[in-house]
Amino acid sequence: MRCVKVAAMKNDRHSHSPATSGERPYLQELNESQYDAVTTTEGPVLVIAGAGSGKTRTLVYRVAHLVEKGVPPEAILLLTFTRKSSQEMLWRSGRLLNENCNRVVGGTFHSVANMLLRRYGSRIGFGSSFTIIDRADAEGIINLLRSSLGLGKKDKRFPSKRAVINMISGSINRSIRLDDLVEDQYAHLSDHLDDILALHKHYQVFKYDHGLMDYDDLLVNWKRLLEEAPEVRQTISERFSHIMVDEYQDTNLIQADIIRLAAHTHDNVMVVGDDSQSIYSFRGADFYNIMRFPKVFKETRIIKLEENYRSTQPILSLTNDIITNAAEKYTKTLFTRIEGGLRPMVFAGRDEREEAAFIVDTIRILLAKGIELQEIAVLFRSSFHSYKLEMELGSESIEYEKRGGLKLTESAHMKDMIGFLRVLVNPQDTLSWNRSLLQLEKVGPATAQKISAAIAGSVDPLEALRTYRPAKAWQESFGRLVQLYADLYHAEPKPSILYEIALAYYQPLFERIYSDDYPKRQKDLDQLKSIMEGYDDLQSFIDDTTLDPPEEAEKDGHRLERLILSTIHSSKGLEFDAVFVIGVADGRFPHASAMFGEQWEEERRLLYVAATRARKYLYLTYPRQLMTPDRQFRRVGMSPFLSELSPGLYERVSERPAAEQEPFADYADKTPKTSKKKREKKLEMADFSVGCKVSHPFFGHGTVAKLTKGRSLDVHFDRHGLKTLHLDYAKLKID
DNA sequence: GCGTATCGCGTTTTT
DNA sequence: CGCGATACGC
Repeated sequence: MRCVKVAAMKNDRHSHSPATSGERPYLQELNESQYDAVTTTEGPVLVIAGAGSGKTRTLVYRVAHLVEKGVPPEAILLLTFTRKSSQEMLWRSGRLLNENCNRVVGGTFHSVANMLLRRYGSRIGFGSSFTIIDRADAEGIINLLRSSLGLGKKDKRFPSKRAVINMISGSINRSIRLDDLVEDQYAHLSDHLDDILALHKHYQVFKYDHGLMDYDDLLVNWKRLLEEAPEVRQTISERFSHIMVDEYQDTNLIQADIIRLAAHTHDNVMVVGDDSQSIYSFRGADFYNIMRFPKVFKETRIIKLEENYRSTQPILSLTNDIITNAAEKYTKTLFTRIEGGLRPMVFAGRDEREEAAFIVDTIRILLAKGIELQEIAVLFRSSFHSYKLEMELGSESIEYEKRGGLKLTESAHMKDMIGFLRVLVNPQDTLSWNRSLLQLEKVGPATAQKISAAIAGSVDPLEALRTYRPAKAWQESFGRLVQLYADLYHAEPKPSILYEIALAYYQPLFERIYSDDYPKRQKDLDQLKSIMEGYDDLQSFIDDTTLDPPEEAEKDGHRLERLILSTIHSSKGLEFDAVFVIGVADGRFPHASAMFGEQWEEERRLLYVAATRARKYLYLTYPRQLMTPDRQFRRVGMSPFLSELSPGLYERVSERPAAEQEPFADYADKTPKTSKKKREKKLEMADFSVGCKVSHPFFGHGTVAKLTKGRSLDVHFDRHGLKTLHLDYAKLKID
């Protein structure tokens, strides 16, 4: 058994030359299965890895190991679910032993597709000047087409633009015909089938005419490139001698085909995945890819990672129970050696407010226990489920960072700014022309479309713009716009310079358009500026912001001390000391429309993913009543996924925590105290006086301003201002 | 016909 | 919050 403790390994590092065949000592940190995966350098490997089983570590070590064994770093292709995770992995590989690891090609399927298509796209008839569009752009096009084709006017039953995009995307990702998909999955919309098909056709033509490519096109064209250009297929396959794919259960058929084609000369493919964590089927992800893998690649080596290094046993018992109820599964029971720990808690609030209050109270207790704020996460099914909590956090001045939902670059003001620059790279980009025209006063959709059509139809867009005859009402502002583009076209094409020019023009419009809240949005523009300063090349800036939208700013590489609020989908692959899963109510989780079969099972896996993010503390909460659309309150029970769990696996909490009763005492603490942990002296009002310096686990340092009656006191905190605190609640210390 | 202001409603999940 | 529907004014 190869399970040497890390500490022991460190001591051994210099003392003895490894008896085991001159291996690098770092390999001894791995367990037997991980070791197998890391050291298998040739041939297809399938790693079935449970939650928290050291999957990332295995990938990181394997990259380092391959480089160590002489594989050129640029011949390794590491495909991950998000760009961030690949960067993180390569960085860690480099740290491990070999700095060359940063030359490994890493990224998402989409970013690699983009790179290859820019380089080889001409072989299948693509110029290199395409613009990548995100989902908001795609919806915009559908909207445009829907009105210009006059489809579904005033028909409330006509599918929304989002639904249309989802259908189109779904048919591509599942490699089935659109009409079959509508018939199977959207039977209630079959009346509109012809219109949907027409929208689809025009959408494809529109993109082609305007040099636009959506996320699906990137994959489809990458596959085409490999299939239709044999010499490119050969080149790519030889260039990447080793391919690794993370989160393989989230790949769709197209991606599986891409892997097979790209590896055809060597079959050196390692994929890592967990069928229990498959939560992206709406995007065409198909966990049968995992089961198919050994059939596609003969002589696949299958390795299972079943030891969990993340969670305590009580948490693991609960999560195992969640997934045991799955109708279809590939048996894999995780175990851990982490001892002790609390049973997960289930709390039912009277309403969403009380649910939020419970979370805030509990967070304070966790902070007092020494858990750091950024190690706590609140997870939910849909991004609007956290609205009430966000309000509560705001009034309690707990800082948070929200993930999931709208991306920074999907907000209107960011799209405006980026739009000015997008047309420089791709003058056919009607969407962006439209945006800048709509910003003008007295110009609406109809006029904007007329002008942008004239631009797109011409050879010289700038000339077309200049010669367009504006109406008197908006002549002046139009003139300024023309001047802006003239300046942009003639300026040095450096992102930071272009930004300054565009902002100088945009700022006054910006303040008028968002007159109610522009100071908030201004911060985003500032952030955009600092991002652009990191680029020399406009094209790659635009590609990157579309493929990998920037999140909120990080400070000096340190994670900020902020609570994480996240959709469960966006929390994938992360872990936290404490996790709250909120809104685990009937009708909310599972999502109301997921009533049958595989969809129901996917919702269950979603809860599994959420719960397995927790290391030490897990709370599942739900409100007992929810607001219905007609302003009525409806009583709801707990999610069926909760009620089917064995009640012994969790503890029910019925009241909000108060400091006197200690409902949060560790089980370990209840056993006779062997630890010499000093119990802190409980402070009384008499211990405080006005002007005395105190500190608080969250608010930091401050000065007592006033002692009020009861057990409250006002404290002026250096960083958070004046707060009224209750002595029993706030874990105050005297400095 | 076109642009603009305003109100009220509903919100899956995303590379 | 973003979007659609609606009404009003040019």
